[in-house]
Amino acid sequence: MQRFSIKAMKVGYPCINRSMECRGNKTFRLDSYSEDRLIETVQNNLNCLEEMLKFNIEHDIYFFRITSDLIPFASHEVNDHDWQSHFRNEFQKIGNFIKDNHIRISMHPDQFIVLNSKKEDVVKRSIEELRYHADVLDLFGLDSTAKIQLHVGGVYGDKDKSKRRFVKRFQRLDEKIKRRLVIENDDTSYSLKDCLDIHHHSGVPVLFDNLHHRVNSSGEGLEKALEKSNNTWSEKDGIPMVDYSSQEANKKEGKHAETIDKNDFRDFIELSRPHDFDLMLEIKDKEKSALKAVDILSKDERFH
DNA sequence: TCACGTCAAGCAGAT
DNA sequence: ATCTGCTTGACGTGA
Repeated sequence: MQRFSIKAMKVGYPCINRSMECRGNKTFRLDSYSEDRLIETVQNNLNCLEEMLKFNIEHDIYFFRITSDLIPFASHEVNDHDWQSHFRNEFQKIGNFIKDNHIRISMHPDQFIVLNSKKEDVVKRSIEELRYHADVLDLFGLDSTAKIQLHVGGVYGDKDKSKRRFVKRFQRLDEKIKRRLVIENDDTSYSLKDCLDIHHHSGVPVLFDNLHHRVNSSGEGLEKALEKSNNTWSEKDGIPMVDYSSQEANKKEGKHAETIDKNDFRDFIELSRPHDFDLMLEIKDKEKSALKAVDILSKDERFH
């Protein structure tokens, strides 16, 4: 499973391509919900997703995070449209493109999804939203190496108890969600060590985020952190995923860079060897930095 | 065409 | 108490 060439590393960016005209994350207000509006918007989002994936292949970008806005109001009660059947062919076509080109896919449900919440209705809605994410990846026909990355959630003044609540809720999830879920260390509450504890009790893989680790560290150096997080991924989970960003200069700790810092990136790659992973760049200018990263990896002597 | 108030959803930390 | 950030501002009304 280990790949020995840096050239095999897949690099990606999240959700939006700012160089392109189309927007694959279009949505609308709940007040203006209609079935026609939904169908029109989903069609637009799928078309644009396909265009972005084609752009990526042309530029050697083989990792992509699909927006949670792909299907607006997907898990909301207002949406009773059978979009799964309606767009079956489009999903299949894009899914085949993803598989034919060996593109790695992730999704990242947003902040409202809190599996360890103390409120039953928040948990219920969170699970519905996770089901939607799993549905999308299933409709594309992707295997369990396509992941849904989630933060652990709230602390509520008692982290140990809240960790145990996460484990319990995770264990009760449907297999179709469980096989795709991974947890990411965050910048305020759950450090890498916290995530590794949760892995120990649940088996959920840990996705390492370097910038969050800098801001909310549990003490491991980069190499140790990568070794530990990588070990939580099994064969069926595929190559581990890692989120990378550098700190924006003169801004609050943890603020994502506007554009890639080439030296920081080179250092990160050099220090990260020999650990193998696919790398998501959480950098504001998205595809522009991804292009620079691909360029650095293909040209820099140190990485060959 | 543009300004600007508001948007399904949670939580923590800053102000 | 209220605002801001989070992976990403952008929808939509009124002038």
